Amino acid sequence: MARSDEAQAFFHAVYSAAQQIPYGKVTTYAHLAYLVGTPQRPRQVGVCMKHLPHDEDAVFNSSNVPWQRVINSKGAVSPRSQPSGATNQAAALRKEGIEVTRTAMGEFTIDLEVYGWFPEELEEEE
DNA sequence: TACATGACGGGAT
DNA sequence: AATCCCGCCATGT
Repeated sequence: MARSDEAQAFFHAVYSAAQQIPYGKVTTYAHLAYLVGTPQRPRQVGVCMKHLPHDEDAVFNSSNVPWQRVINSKGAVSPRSQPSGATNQAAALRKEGIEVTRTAMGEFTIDLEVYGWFPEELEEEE
């Protein structure tokens, strides 16, 4: 495979963790990094989401991984996703009942005190 | 192969 | 309180 096995495992871990974010809740790139055991690489979590396949046949794809529930530490939707991607993400979150506020700078923010999901560890998969 | 970039974060300034 | 700066490392050029 193109990517190293280590990277492959990292991607898998991140996607699996993301799938555990409950409907109507959100978490941060940093927390996912923490959950998969690499708290110093939140940036790589972003890379994982960026490369999330749209291919329905892939084990992990944009349909079965709730990537929209992953936002940055400031409680805002990452503005660097795709052009207008942030708007779509905000809409998807509102659809889940999450209150998304639009700031003057065109950023979409969420109250992590209310909608944040920050478990200490992942639940066992069977 | 080498260098730049980036769905980020936290400490320093 | 707002910015800057650096670490991290898979990808893109």
